[in-house]
Amino acid sequence: MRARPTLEDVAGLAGVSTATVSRVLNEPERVSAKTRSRVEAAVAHFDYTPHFGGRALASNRTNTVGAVIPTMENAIFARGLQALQEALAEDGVTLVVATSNYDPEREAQQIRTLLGRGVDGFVLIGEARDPALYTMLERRGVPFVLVWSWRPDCPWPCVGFDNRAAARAMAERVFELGHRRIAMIAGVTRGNDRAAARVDGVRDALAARGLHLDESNLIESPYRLEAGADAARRLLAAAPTPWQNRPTAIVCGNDVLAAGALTAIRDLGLKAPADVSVTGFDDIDLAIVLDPSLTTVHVPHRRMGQAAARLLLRLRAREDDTTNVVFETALVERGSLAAAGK
Amino acid sequence: MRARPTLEDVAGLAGVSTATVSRVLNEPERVSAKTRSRVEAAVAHFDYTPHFGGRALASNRTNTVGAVIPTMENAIFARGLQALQEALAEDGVTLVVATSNYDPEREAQQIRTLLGRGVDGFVLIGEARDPALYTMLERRGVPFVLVWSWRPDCPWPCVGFDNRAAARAMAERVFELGHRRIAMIAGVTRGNDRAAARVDGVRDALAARGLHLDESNLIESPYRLEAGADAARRLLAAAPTPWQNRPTAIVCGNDVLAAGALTAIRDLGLKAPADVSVTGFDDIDLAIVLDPSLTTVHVPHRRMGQAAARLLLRLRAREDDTTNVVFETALVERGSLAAAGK
DNA sequence: TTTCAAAATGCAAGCGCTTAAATTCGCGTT
DNA sequence: AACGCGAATTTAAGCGCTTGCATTTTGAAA
Repeated sequence: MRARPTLEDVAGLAGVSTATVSRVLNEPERVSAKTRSRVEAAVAHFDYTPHFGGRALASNRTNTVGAVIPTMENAIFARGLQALQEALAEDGVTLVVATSNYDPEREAQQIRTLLGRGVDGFVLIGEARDPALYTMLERRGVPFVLVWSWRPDCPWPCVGFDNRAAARAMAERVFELGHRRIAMIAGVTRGNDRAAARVDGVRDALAARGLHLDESNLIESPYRLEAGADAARRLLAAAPTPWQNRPTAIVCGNDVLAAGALTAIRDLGLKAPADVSVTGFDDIDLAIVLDPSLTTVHVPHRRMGQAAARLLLRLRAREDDTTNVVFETALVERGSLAAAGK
Repeated sequence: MRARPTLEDVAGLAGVSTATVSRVLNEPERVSAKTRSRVEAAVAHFDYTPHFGGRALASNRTNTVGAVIPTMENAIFARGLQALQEALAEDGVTLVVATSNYDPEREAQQIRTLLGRGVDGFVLIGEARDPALYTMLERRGVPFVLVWSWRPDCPWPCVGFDNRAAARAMAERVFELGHRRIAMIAGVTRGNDRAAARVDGVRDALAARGLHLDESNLIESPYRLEAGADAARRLLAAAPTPWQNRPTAIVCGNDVLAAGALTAIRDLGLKAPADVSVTGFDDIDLAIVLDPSLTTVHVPHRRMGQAAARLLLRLRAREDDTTNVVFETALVERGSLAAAGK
């Protein structure tokens, strides 16, 4: 019975010691060309792959980093992870992904699970989490980078963008187009600093112009289509006609909510943007296939993923020029936002 | 400086041997209640987590399964993986995901990488791959399950649905609604049995009715929005008016292509479904927010992921009742498909 | 040819855990 | 009180690999 071949098998066939084989695998330049090719032939002969556990035990490194994201079902994370993974793979690092479903407790637990699996690096989404988690990571000496959010003076290594400023800019533009009755469908803000920052940004813009986002005009809902549609229905049902103060614009916490809102508007027999304007956030593919296409905030998800990978690799290598990375966002105007009708 | 605590530290504090601590961790019922609680206290004291490498080396299991999917950016895989991961987690198994970008060579390489990382199980998408890969997996004794495709007499453990039959049913329905000039935008069929099966299914249906899907009416394109839009433009540009034999229906290989096609149709100033009907495949969220909403084939992605997890867990446990699982698909009629105008 | 760094390789001690096999313990019987 | 037996625990041998140090080889200079 063919057991899995070991270093020793390879060494035997090549007529060298296991140390040499190990070196061929890890620091080939330290082995003479002649020996190296002999060893490589033996490796090929056995179709040998090193045993992960043995390697991890002896070197105390796994070349694995863990990412804990809210959910894979949101295109933005899928896209960011894809880029992250590709960039890490170039350095021989494997990515392990776990999901928290937007639940802080579950996130903490996933981090512990991954620690148990020996990951030697983390990518985490956003900043809001139990301080104890941060101290644990630091005590263990496991490097990590926070992605997707950024604010001035963030004390941790992070790669992201200013959610608050971007949301503010969007709300300002909506105001500029003449809208005064502005509602918002936000993501769930508990344990989600990005969602909270987006609400704050909209509030900033409105407050600076003497408007207030009161309770009846702000609904938090999970990032799902039906939830967005529900929220829009509630907003519009509360004041079904323009003269009853129906909102003329709905600012949404992300594109998925906005897509849901557009569907609801259509189902109610209203027209966007003629009756109600809608804006999103993220600029996922979805945005351009909607009808009307969606005015939204473009976020460079792929580049963020790549930058996160680079920063994490530097941290692992204990390099010092590990400054945070902040990305610019861009307001993309499409059909779903128009000037307010009188 | 606090080094990572080891079994020995815990054993020392609890006043037992490392073997006992190991048992408390792995088979608690074999340890007396008294000792067990003492050990558990020591574990808590040190905040001890077992070293993954040590464990993997000694037990030769990693409790990790690997999945190699084409891309995370396709919602169907994201959704299936999410379910897969949740189901595996219940049994303490971690999922590692790698992507191939629809490239068979890259897939093979990713499989080897994961093998190197000691995964003790695989989830692979579809059936089309180098036979050598299958023999390698079998030789190594690593269980695997194929997901997303199913056909009668598939020789490997698989969990999926009959892509060909589903596509056939869709084409039949299109025909039944009076369409005779039917075009198809398919996914890239090289190395993708699902995409190929969908083309075959459409061919089956048309051939049985005396129609033929000739070259000018079949375009293969990557599963991306713009690619779908491009393809639709080409199909419609070739015969821009009804009396020039413009297709009255475009059957698409998946929903993303269909969404792209709808966008192109809109941009060309045509109306779907009045001028051209469009159908998709997968029934992702996107389908219902499109305008017109998309007639498509519903595939139970989440349930497939769960079923794959269950089957793989059984295979790992060397259980024998490991029969394949086939799911039914359902044709979902929405606005994008209508009777052919005369 | 001899000499001697530098380069290449080998030796061997672990890394932290699991698990047969051996030993000790606890306790009901006789 | 001695015995016997199953249950609980310990002993100790690895699992496959890396790596500091020791040893050997190489090849250029003398």
